[in-house]
Amino acid sequence: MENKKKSTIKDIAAALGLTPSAVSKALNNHPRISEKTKLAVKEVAVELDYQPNYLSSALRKGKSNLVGVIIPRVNSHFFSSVMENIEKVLNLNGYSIIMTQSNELFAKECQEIDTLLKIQVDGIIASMANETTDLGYYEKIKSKGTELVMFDRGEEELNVDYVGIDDYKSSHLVVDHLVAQNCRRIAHIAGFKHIRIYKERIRGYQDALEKWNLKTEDNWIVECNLRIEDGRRIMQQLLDGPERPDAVYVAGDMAALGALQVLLENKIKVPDEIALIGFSDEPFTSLTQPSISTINQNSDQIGKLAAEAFLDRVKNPKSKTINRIILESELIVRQSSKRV
Amino acid sequence: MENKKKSTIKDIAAALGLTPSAVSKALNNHPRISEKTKLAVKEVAVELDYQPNYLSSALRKGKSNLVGVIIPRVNSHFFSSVMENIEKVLNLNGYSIIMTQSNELFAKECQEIDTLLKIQVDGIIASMANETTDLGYYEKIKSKGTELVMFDRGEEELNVDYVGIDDYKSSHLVVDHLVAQNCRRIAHIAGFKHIRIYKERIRGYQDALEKWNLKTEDNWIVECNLRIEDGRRIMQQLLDGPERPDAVYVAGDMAALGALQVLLENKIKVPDEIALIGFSDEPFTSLTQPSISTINQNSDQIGKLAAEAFLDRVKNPKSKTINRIILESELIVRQSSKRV
DNA sequence: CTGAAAGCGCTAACAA
DNA sequence: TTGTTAGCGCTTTCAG
Repeated sequence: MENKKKSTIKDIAAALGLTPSAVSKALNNHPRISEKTKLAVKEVAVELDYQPNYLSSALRKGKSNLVGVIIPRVNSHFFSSVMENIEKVLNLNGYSIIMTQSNELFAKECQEIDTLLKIQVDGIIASMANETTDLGYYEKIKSKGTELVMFDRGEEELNVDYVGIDDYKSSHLVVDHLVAQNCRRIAHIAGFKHIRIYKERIRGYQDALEKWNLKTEDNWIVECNLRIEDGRRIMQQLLDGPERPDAVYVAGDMAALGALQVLLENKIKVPDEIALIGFSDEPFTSLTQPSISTINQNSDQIGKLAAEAFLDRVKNPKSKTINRIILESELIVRQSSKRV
Repeated sequence: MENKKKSTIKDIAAALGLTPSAVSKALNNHPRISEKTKLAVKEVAVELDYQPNYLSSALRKGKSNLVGVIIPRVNSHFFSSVMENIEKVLNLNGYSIIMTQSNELFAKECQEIDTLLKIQVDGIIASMANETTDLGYYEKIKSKGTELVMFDRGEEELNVDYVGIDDYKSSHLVVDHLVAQNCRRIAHIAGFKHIRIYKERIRGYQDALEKWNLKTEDNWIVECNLRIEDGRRIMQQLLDGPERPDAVYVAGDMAALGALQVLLENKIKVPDEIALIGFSDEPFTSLTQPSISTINQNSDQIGKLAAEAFLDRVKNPKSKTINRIILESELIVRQSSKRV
């Protein structure tokens, strides 16, 4: 039962007195094969428990029907939701996906890219690690002729299809709301400026403040890795500063959680003394006490559209137009910023 | 630059006036090739930017050097940590891993298994979905001759290598601690009994209660899916019951979080009125207010040992002995169960 | 130490 | 409508 040698199209051919090529065509529903033989072939195929050998057909066709997805962290609802939606769309189109995570590390990301290229995936859908500044590995993907689609964290210089939200505008949503809540001293716990989306969030924040004639102090913009501990550290820093903000806009929910913890530990009333807004709509933001206002990034759509962008590329390999799809984001107002 | 045709061993051979077979041997450090040619070959290889074609060598050797990992949910620190450790060990041994998630769904799990078998992975390392009761697909993996190692959620009937903790004993740790805190009416929000690990946790809980001569009421054991909403629902149910427990042992941290929310919403003092203990040591358990006591499952070790079990199987394909590795677990006492 | 030749399983021209 | 043939890129006997 264990080494029951796998059956091949050869076996099927032999059983029916056909040639392997005829069997191959029959199995692939080639139009120029009679229905009768197709049926016969398929019948014998199940009888012999035939499973097509993916490796050989991939080798022959020069196409693996595999797509690699690289996300920074799997342990984030945003990314795993994008992931799932990519998978859903691609599975329906005959692709299997290989999911990998960079853990926000440049070295890991490079390694994952190499592995995926080695496996000969037909394409890679990726969101960059926080650490990454050198885009060489992404250039490599393109130069190998492998399709590349980026989402959320992607750079314009790479000149590839991209799906994301309008980060600049999202910051306006946040600031406008905070101003409406009577906040005037708004700080920003930001992501690293070398990542485009974080740069955009900073720019949007600054422009929105100016729009309202509010002062923008440089030491109220602090860049970091946006992990819980970063949020904690910087929030404490802001509290210890010369002038306390009356609102903090955090570019990521994890860091927002850390900030909230520190605020509560310091017996500061949220939102009355200091209002708080995060980014990404991670599920836990609705569970904290108080719940955290945040930005919904439309992860379902992002995943779906990224997958479709890849499929388009495959269908029109010669197309030279680069698609940048920018979705609307949505401010979710919860307790942490609603001063009633 | 884009369709720079990939170079093959043939190209290297041509460049050096050798044959492809010699080049292949040189690249694989075959002992019967002179050091001189090896060096020359490798030099030309980098010059031509040669990348071995994984598909063809896999086809020829009948070995893909790919391992599939199936976990129920990626969005859980326990599983993603096991995942990462598997990856670490296997990468060092020349394997790439393909990670997939079942989302706790039987149908998705079956689909993932089919995909992995199609891709011809050399082995599968898996933890079962909550929904799964039919082990047929796992039998299929074995009958194809693909190696199978299970961890955490695995069944004994499958007769495969397994790595996990002692769930029975873990329940004793929990109950013993609660009793020491003067709890006497201990309820259990359990996982589904058809999954062995949850059955074991229930059995351990019951035996431990008996050991302390505490009553074990059947309606104080409630099976569920262990999601947040399940924890909420059942906790409310327990509060509304004829007799309130003074401690609740939850078989999963997500459900424990839900239970805690309901307790706080009902203004119940935790742990003084009702103590609470979860399972898995998810990071958020240390962040809640009060922090949640829980069981650490040693995810690093589990991942590492599961990967090594697979490597062992590959090295000794004929070995008939089944390894069941049972690790120690550890009770992490936090505020939710420490009555001082 | 290196070469010749066959073949992994499948597909795609081209022929018949 | 089916068969013939060649070959994807690599490995592996077996000869030299």
